[in-house]
Amino acid sequence: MPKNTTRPAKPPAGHHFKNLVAAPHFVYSSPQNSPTPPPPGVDAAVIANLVLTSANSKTLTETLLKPRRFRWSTDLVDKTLKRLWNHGPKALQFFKILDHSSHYSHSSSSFDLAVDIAARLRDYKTLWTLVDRMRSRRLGPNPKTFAIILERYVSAGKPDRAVKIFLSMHEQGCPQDLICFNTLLDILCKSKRIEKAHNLFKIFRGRFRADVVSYNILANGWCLIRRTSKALELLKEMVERGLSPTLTTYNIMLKGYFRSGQIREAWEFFLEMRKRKCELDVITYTTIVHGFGIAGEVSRARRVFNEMVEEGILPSVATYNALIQVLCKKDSVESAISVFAEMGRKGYVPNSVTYNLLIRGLCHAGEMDRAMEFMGKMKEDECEPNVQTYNLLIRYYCDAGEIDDGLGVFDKMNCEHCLPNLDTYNILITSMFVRKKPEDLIVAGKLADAVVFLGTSDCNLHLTCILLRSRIKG
DNA sequence: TTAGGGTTAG
Repeated sequence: MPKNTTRPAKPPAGHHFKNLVAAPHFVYSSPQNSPTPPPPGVDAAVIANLVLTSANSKTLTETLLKPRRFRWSTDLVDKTLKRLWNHGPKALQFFKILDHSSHYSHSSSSFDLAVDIAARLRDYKTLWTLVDRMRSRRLGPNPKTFAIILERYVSAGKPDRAVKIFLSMHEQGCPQDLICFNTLLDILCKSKRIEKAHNLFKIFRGRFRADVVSYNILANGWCLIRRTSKALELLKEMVERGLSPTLTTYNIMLKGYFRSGQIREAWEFFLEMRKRKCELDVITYTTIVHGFGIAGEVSRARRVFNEMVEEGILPSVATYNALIQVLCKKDSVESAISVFAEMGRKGYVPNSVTYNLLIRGLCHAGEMDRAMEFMGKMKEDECEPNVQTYNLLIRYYCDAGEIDDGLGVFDKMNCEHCLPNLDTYNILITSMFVRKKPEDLIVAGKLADAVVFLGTSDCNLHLTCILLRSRIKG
């Protein structure tokens, strides 16, 4: 069996994951006999559903372009595209249908989303066709479009191609500047290609007038691969060139020390920051609380958490999340829940990260019923369970052999209009293979069909599906 | 959407 190695699908560049999952639960009934058009706020979920369930392109075109049926706007199109994120081919089909409509013209943000989707599918022909279309309509491509393209090429394992595209940007009507250069460095660093980024930096730092942001990006890159000494070396060079470190620079180093397990160095660095009267901020403290906690020093983490308030710096939801994660991992889920309660008393609104941390903590403690209860509570705080919430519950149920409960969560997910991703299918299909009940294979087969429908590029999962189908046929 | 903090388990 292929290992369960898929990661949650990357959200559209620059958009927070939570935007992808909001799922109002109203079902839109087709107004066949109704003379009035649907309300202007007709939900993207409804349209996404129509796109997903349409039999073919012709009927979908007719439905979408029916006069006065939908009031198309950039917002509605963008929301629909984000909803169809894990259904790339369908999303592009939707985009193309509207693109050919004479009553509606896409805006550049929708083009950027379509470019992102095509790039994620590694459908480079469509990608560049879209870019051409953008250009002919004078909507771009802009620096953001290129940032998306570069990021996708790098994550597809084509960093050299990305560099070439960057160097040819000006020929495509989008001149490079320092910001674009820094963006490329950051993309390379975030994909752990620090050497490549550093070499590029050395070649072009004069031409683009590299600044403290460029240095911070590279220092963070070295820290990401736990090479704090390389980061320090770079920062020394920065100072020699007359650039002053910023608070971001210090926070990067601090995180770097914790990441590489240099707890003592981290603490000394922090003391030094204080001694030099650096204006510490909430990020500094969140880094320390999380760093100490993950290193197992929970009481120190708590002490710093209390100290920050005395220093006049209020914790953020992220600080609470750091503490909650630490307590779940290194103390007990009960103490995490009491911090969660304290958070509420102080007027903080927990977000989906908070909930997912607690739900995971409860699952880990074997308290599946309470975990499900917590998921129910999310709506009270206006944060819908997202694909990660569902996936983690499904994973814990399946790992415990409770596949039927896992499938129950999967059904719930569908009812709430939260689209499953590759991870979801991977977890379910894999666990059904483990149980090997004949009736499971039927369900797994249906799931496999759904994966094929997704048009995924995940080879492992594809292989699983092919295997499944052949076993069911045999 | 130019840089720094908070979600897996193995």
